[in-house]
Order: sequence, then structure tokens, then C-alpha cells
Amino acid sequence: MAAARRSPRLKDVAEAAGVHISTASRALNERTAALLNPQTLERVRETADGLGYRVNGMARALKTRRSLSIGMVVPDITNPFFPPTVRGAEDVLDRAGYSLLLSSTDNDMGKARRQVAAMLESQVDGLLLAMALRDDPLVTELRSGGAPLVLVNRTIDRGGVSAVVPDDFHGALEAAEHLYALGHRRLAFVGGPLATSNGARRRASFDQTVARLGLKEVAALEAVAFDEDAGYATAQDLLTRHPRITGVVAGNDLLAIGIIAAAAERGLACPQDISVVGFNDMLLAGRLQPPLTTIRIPQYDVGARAAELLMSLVDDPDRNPETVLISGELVIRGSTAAPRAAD
Amino acid sequence: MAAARRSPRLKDVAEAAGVHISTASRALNERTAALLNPQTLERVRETADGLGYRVNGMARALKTRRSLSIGMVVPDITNPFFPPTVRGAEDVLDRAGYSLLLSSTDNDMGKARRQVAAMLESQVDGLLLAMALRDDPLVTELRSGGAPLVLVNRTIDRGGVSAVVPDDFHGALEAAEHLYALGHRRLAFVGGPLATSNGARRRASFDQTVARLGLKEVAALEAVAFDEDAGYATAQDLLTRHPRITGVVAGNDLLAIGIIAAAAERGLACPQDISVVGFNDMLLAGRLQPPLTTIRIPQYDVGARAAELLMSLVDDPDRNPETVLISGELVIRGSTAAPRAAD
DNA sequence: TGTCTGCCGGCAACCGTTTGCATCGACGCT
DNA sequence: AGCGTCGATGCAAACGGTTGCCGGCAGACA
Repeated sequence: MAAARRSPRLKDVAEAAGVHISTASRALNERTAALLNPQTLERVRETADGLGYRVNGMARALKTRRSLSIGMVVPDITNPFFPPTVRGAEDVLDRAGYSLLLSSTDNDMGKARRQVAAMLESQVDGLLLAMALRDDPLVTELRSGGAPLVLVNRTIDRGGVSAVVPDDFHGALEAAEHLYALGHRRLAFVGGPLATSNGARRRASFDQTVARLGLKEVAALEAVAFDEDAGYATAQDLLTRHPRITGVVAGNDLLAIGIIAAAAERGLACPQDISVVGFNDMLLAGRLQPPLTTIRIPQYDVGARAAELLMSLVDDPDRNPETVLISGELVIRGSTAAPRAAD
Repeated sequence: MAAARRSPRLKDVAEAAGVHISTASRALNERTAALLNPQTLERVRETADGLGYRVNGMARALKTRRSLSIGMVVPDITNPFFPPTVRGAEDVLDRAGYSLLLSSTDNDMGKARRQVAAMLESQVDGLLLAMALRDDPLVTELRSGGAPLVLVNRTIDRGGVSAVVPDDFHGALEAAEHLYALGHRRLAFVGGPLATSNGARRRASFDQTVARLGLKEVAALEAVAFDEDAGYATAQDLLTRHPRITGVVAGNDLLAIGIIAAAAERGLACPQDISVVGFNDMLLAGRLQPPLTTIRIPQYDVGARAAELLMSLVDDPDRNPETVLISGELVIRGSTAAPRAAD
């Protein structure tokens, strides 16, 4: 009749059940329920159900200093690498009773800062950062900052913080060797920004591998981003400056797509005229035209492992930092082939 | 020397600045800052900065009854439709000062319930639901439940709740007419679950369109999900039962991919032997083999509009429910062509 | 019947903010 | 000189829970 009270509080449940509010609290809390007389317990629980009681998470979090939420910041959820990663993280967090606060930064440092600040304000119990630079001031701030932190996909040069990243070194090595094994001798690398760990490590691995193989005609370029447009633009450059290149290892699948597009525009068919190997094996990579040969990184696992690591860090903040390498494997599809015989 | 206090509270700032805690609160709050003497204001702000003060969002939320967070639940973030949608939502929410609590339900009703409950517990100010069934008990519970709600991508049959959905009817119509215009006369529809609004509406539109066009040899099948596997399985069925079909409109792009795969397995090339049109124009749809002819739905806009609608609902909970239709357009690529002449 | 032992459940402080209201001094006006 | 006004700040009560501590009561035991 009167204006309906917005929603029942613990106090309402307690009164309805004829117990003290603290008893009601204990009844509704797994951990403390054992303290109560079974009958009281049941009575409280039933009235709680009857009233449609729902604990106020903020009040609880305020008191317990645990929000049961963790924040994850990715550069761009629209980049196919991230959805499976987010999914992996979310699955393990969910299982641990945590919620996921997600944010895309659009590769904008300022936005990232603001988002992280907002997450910290909302008292996240931990942070999953998937956008670190090799020397990232934000990360250094955060390290001592407060919430447990684990880096995802990219890490920083100086250690000291937990991270879950793909095995960039081994991946790029496999990619280059695959091309070599097919008969390619003039290789190029079109990688992502060197300011990122995966940009730098894949590049270093490529350099080292071609040197080891004794290849002379090689080129290595840095795209401004890990996306299709950057791949296209960088490949334009590559193809004019090094027209004799027959095989290229790309920094990731999106770059590979851009590279293939740039090549096509110059009349170079993939894989007939030029072979390209990607990195990640993103969703649908095998359905593309041509199906992408690539280094498969189990993206779901990256996210899942990162979340697991974070959970253990939340439980024990003094745990030593640890970085886990997720290894990939070459999957051969249609974007690589032996170079033309005449070549 | 002593154990560092975890992190400064408002009280600490107030003491350091030599003012009362309430004054400090007002200084740090845009809305109330004008009440203060400019000098006091500055002094408080400086000491707050100096101490690295960061407001405790939970305490604030508890008091103000506003968490500045909204929850979004999608069936599967890994489905390419959703990342852009989430991105759109996140962008407008961010601009409005809100954070995004995201959750994938894996199309599991139980999980969805739990996730929504968790979100409600954490006092989200609103809910973006992207997994509604046409007759969804969860939605009806939520309607009167508490937080403002807007449905995304899928809606319910009985109105009464705000929603932002693609113009399914017009989309499917255009798809069918496109095939007709190419010369196809034996059409099939492989749609998603009829329990979803887009499953049902696209199907209804298809039925109606082929009837209007006077087509006799038609078939319409329901896949169990909106994914590639379901498309593949359903197409198997379709192709054995209706081998003379030459054009199929798919419930979405993923289904289209599965259909094309199933056809290929029977030696039917797309588009030479069979034309397929998708729905959504997901990321990379144009790079597939073959490039997909599809109905482009601006996925980013769907999310963005939904978030805008939700924001206005948050500001005025008594606002009337409203459903906005996002219209799509046919984009013709390589998966459709005229049927074989002999046909 | 008196004391001891345990089990239950009440008491009240506290988590960190916000905010309506009261206070207080200064100032202008008559 | 008295009074109303007004700007600036302090006071204290919430917001909705959790939890260490304590007291009461029942049963056991002597």
C-alpha cells in the first residue's frame, strides 16, 4: 500500500525471522552458517528467500575489503585476439566467484590511466593488464600501487611483475624455419611496434633465426600497430624497397591479412608469389582467403592462466612474481608454399 | 617506519589539510566544490594529491546508492558479433562515467541467472542483456526487478521493455530478394533458434518474402544455435532433403560459414553451385573464402545505442520503454552469384 | 542444588563516504 | 548598537553489512 521499500535489507530479514541482525548475517554466509542452530538457520534462510533478500555487495565489500571483482584492460576488444582471452579469464574468475570489470583503451595511454584509476577506485581486488609496453610507467606505478597485477599477452622488460605471455621467441623461430624449409631464402619480418614485448621478441627471434640460417637477403620492418591497416601500409613499404622477398613472417594475423592485401594489390598472389605466416591463429584464420598459415597461440589459455595467477596473487599478495610462457605451434594452411621454381 | 597504512582515507586528507572531513569531501566533489572558500579548496586538493588519495568507490556507492557501473551479459564474447557491440556500449558508458561489468553466459540459462544475480548484488545501476529469448522468464523477473534494463540484439515478444535490435525483417527480406534478383528460384532459409527474436523474425520475413515472390520450391530449417557447427549440421540436412536448392539465406554469418563448408564437402562450390547470404557482416566477413555477401548490421551502433538508452533510463526510471531498430543494408560480395545457366 | 562447559545468538563497533542541518563570525544596514 | 544575512565549515547521522567479544541458558556432573 505504502510506497514499497526499495529492497529488503538484512535488518528486515532479521526482524521478519525474529532474530538479531548479526544472526541473520551469519545464516546467510556460508562460512559462518555452521555457528548457528540448524533450525534458526533454516528459518532465516526461508524468510530471506521469501522477502527476496539480496545482499548489498557494496556494503559487504566496504566492510570486508573485498569487492570480488577484478578489472581487465585490453587495448581493443574488437581485435580477435582478445575475445577468447577475455573469455578464458572470465571463466576462471567466475568459477572463483569474481566478476570482471572490462575496459578497452583503444591504445590510448590517457584513457588507460583513467580506466585503471576508475577500477582502483571501485576497489577491484586485482588487475589484468593486456596492454603493457616494454617500459610502461603505468605498470611501474601499479606494481607497488595496491592491487595485485598480472600482465597478459605483453610484458615489461624489467621483471618483477607476474605475466602470462605467448612464447614469442619460439613462435617466430618456427615461422621463419617453416618458410626456410619450404625453400624460401629471401625473408622479411613485418612486426608490430617494438615498444611492445611481443613486437620486440618476435623481431629478435626472427633476426637471430635468419642469421643462424645464414640468410643474406632479409628485411625487418616495424608496423605502427598490430592491425590490418598497419600491415597494409608497412607491406607497401616493404614491397617497394625489397621486391625480391618471397616469404614474410608477420607480427600477427591481422598484420598478415594487411600484408596479403597489399601484395594482391601489386599483383602478387599469396601463396604463389609470396608466402605469409601469421601469428596467434585467431578465430576464422583458417577460413580466410587464403587460409592462414600461422603460429597458434591458445588464446583462451592465456586468459585463463592469467586469471589463475591473479587469483593466487590475491590470496597471497607476497607471492613471488612469476611469468608463464604459453607455447604455440605452427599450423600450416594455405598462405605458405614453396617459392616459384624459377626463383 | 610503522606498517604503512593501507591507503589514505578521506579522514587522513582532512587531518593533513587541517579541515573537517566533510569539508574535504566537498572539496573533492565537483558538485559541492563551489561551496568552499577557494583557498581551502586548493589546499585540500593539494594535500589529497600529495597523499595519493583515491576515493573508495564502495563507500561512496553505499552512501549515494549509485555504483556507476552497469552490467552487460552476452551469450559468448567469442562470437564475432559481440566484440563490436560491447565496444560500442563501453565507449558511451565510459563517456558517461560508468564502468562495464561483463559476463559471458555460454548460452547457459543457469549461468546467466547467477551472473545477473551477482551483478545485481554488486548494485549495478543498469543491465544490458544480449541473450533474451522471445519468452524469457529471466527478463520478466528483471522487468519489475530493480535495475533499469535494456535488451540488446534480441528482444522478447511481449513488449514492455526497452530494446535495441537489428531490423531483422527488412534484412531477411533484402537477402531473399537479392537471391531472387540474381535469378534463384529455389531458396532455403537456415536460421537460428526460433526461440530467439532474430531467429523468428528473420524466418517470418523469409517466409513472407518467398510467398510474395510466388516461389514454390522453398525450405526453411532451424539450426540449434547461431554458430558454425550448427550451420554445418543443418546444411547437411538441408542438402540431402532439398538437393535442388540453389540459394540460401543464413541466419547469420557464422551459420553461413558452416553452410558453405557443408556444401563444399558435397562438392558444391559457393557461389558457383550454391549462393549463400549471411547476416551481420561480422569482422573479416569480407576476407573469407569466399567473401561473404551479407546484411550489414552496424554492430558498434547497436551497443552504443543500447547504452545510450540505458543511460537515459537510469536518469529517469519512469521513462517509457522504447525499442529501437537498427537497420542494415545488403553488401554484395563473393558468396552469391547467378545460378548455373542449365539450372 | 551448585558449578562447569558449550553452544547460540545478541551487542556494538567499524568499513569510508555523503549530506541536511547547525553554528559561527563578519558584515551591512538602519 | 542591534539584527538579519550570508558564506564557510563543522557535526553527526546515515548507507547496509560483518565480526570479535560477551552473556545467557541448558545440560552434565558431583
